[in-house]
Amino acid sequence: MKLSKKSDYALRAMIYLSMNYQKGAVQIKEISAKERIPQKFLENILLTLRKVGILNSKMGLKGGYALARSPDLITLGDVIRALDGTIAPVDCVSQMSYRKCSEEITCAIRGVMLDVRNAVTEVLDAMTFADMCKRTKELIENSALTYSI
Amino acid sequence: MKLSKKSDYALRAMIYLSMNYQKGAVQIKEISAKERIPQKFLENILLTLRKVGILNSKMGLKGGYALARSPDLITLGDVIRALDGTIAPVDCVSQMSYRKCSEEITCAIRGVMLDVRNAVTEVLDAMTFADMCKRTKELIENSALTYSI
DNA sequence: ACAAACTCTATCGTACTACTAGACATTTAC
DNA sequence: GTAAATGTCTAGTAGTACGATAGAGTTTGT
Repeated sequence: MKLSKKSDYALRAMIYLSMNYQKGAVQIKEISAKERIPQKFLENILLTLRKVGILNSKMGLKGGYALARSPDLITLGDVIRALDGTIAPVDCVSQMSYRKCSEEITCAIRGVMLDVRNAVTEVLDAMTFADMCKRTKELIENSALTYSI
Repeated sequence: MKLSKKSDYALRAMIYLSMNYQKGAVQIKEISAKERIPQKFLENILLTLRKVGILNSKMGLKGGYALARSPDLITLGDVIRALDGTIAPVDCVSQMSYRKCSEEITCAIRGVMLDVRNAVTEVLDAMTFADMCKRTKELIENSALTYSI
């Protein structure tokens, strides 16, 4: 039931990009330094997010990454699914990678896991990066610390 | 976000033991055969559940395992925590294995993951093995198949 | 005594996770 | 048009966790 480091980093990077949404392309190096994420690892993550259409990139000098759409149109669920593949606790209740389990008809566990998946996705698919920005800003104000996720 | 095979097997074994609650000790061999769980693997699982007080065991001839208390007093959460150690998606929101994350004060991700953990535990801690028995029996009646999870 | 059961420790192979290396392609600035 | 700064891509690697197994020990009923 654990969030992978990959998804964790992805969420942090996405929040960073959301906080800088109007500033145009942001370089990997900057995100990597500010969020303390291994740069090469982050490259792969951002590349994945670009391939699924969550990010846009610009190559060459002055290049970088930016959100492909407004932060209020991207949810945490979108990002986690892109990286971890699925959110469901067992494949037989997964939308992403559904696989019939052998005794589906009489499997009471399936029913509960369906409830779990729905509970989780309700949280993650309702939470946008616009929300995350708002929360982050509130946290900064309340703690009076400089911004560093 | 995946339920481990270990927990999956544990849940199946626990349902089996719950369905046979009044029959006294049930042998590993029987559970292993009926639920198609590798016997040696199941041994470890049941041993763990005994150590945390969910199961009682009886050694020697005519020995076996039985629930340590009534099925309506054991939840799925109890079992999953015993085996997977924690339910929380990140350690900084875990009751079981809490670890402060470096930027706790300004970490908006933490807030969401707390919501996720609460959503999951609400489902798993509310669901008892008495409920699971009821559900299983309903599923059997509706499908008119012999009982095999 | 002996067989049938649980107990315990150790191990093993595989897959996955977290991360790194390095060559390549593209763009801007001069 | 060349150099420098960026993203792109394909491999790879070390460590760890997961799923499963082995085997020797302990307890109990008959």
